[in-house]
Amino acid sequence: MLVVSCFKTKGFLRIKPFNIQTPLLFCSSTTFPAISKESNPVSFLQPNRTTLFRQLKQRPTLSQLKETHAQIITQAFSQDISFVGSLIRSYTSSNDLGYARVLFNRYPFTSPPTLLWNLMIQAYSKTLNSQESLHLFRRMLSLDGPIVPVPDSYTFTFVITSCSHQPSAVEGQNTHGRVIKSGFESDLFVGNSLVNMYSAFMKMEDAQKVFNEMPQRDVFTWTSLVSGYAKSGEMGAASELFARMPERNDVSWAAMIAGFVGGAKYNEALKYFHDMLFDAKMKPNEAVLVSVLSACAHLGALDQGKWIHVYIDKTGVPQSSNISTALIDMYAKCGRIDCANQVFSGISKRDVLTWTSMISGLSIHGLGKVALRMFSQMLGEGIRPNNITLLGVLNGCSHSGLIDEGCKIFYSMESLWGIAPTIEHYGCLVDLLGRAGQLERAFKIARDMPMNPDIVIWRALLSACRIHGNASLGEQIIDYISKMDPIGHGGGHVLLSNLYSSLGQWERVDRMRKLMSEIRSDYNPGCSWIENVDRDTSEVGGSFEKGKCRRWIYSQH
DNA sequence: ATCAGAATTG
Repeated sequence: MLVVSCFKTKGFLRIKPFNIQTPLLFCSSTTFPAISKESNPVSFLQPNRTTLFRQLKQRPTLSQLKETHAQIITQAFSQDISFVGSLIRSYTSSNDLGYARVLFNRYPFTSPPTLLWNLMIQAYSKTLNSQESLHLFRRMLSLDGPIVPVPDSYTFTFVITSCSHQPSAVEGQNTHGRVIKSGFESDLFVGNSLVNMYSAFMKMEDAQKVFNEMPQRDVFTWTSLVSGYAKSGEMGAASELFARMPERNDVSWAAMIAGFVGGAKYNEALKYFHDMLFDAKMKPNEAVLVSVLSACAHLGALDQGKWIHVYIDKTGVPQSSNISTALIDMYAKCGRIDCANQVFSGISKRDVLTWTSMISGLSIHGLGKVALRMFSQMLGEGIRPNNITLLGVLNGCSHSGLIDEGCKIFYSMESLWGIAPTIEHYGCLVDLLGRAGQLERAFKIARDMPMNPDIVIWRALLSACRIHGNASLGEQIIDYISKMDPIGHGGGHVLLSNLYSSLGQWERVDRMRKLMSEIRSDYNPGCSWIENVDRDTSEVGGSFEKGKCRRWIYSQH
């Protein structure tokens, strides 16, 4: 039996369920929202079964849904199984898992049918808490009694999606076994989620095997496989598949372009973007644009970046936070901090990402003081920094010699924002102190920090030694490195070699080069990209037609 | 009711 209190205030009907120990549909002290004639004109007076069902079917907003829920309780329909099901469905589609879960747990008389298990499992698979989705699935399997819910192809599709969000592939592999036992192997959706799951873990032999054995495939199947190869850096395999795909859409293109960017094949990324534009039916989506802007940023390809900016404005792509972030980053890395700032100023609602890209941009331009000012402005607007924001700020301090400020931020980041320094933050600190000439202190920090120093740290330290002409500390550091890990660290030896040569001690350079070849270091010769700006063809808003593209000079030194 | 994609530091 249900108890609810109804009372009228200022013309509104308020309904509040009481908390009693009988198996309530709803056991919560929440006050339901007021029901007004305006917000619910039809059902205000006498809602019956049919009108209540109609209200639930019409994709209500969360507050409308709660009103309807309150009415169901007052009409004593709350033990009605079909109402419970509809309510759960509505709450999951409104992404209110709390209410949905309460209803699900208190499902009256029997265990919920498969459909409701599926809805709950699917809802959790979309959240960060996808573990819960697997818990539910395990509970579903462990039930026994006369009527038990049986997993169907929907269940497996959602469970496998949750598996692809787990830290390891074991859950996914187990579920795959269960799929085979239950005979859902040949289902298109189950197959697609399996290909996607194996691709997410970059287990491409397995993904390919599932793909090969599927009786039918669609764009999702192909795109999932392509993006798996792209993520694994196997762009040869990816482009081969991409060429063979019977049908492509914007996500397929995005997978290819992002794959090239991830593998530092920026020119290839731009080439695919060009091909995509050539296909009149294809419209680059946000993911494509963000990836291509990143490619421009890495190449220093300002003109192409500008072209994409104009394209975004002209074609009315909604200027999202991601797009703004990518534009700011592109302009900053291409040396146009003024344009970056222009984009930043034009944003109506700034978030951590846009702030971070602006601050980092200022930092790499040596504008540490401005970066710091922006940082405090950001804090003033109540936006919490993340670890990358702090990296940007620390980087700005080290490039502008703001030692006290940098140290202060480093040593208070954990207490102020709950962000524990990672090895990258330590790298900034060592760099900061090293550049400032506090070499001993920097070395001590590298030695005593909670994690093993990596090559980036040693490089910062050794180049600081070089700048400040302190070869003996450099040697001391190298000794320390070789004691810790005698094999590897090729980069460190190269740096020591540079350190010596800058000091004119050539006999030692010789010794170091020998040592380097002995330890077979994975050192790659430095290289740089220089954009060959051809003014005739690079006007903003120009096209990417053949022959009009940039040429590149590749120089090695 | 169903499955695919992106960015921020050196």
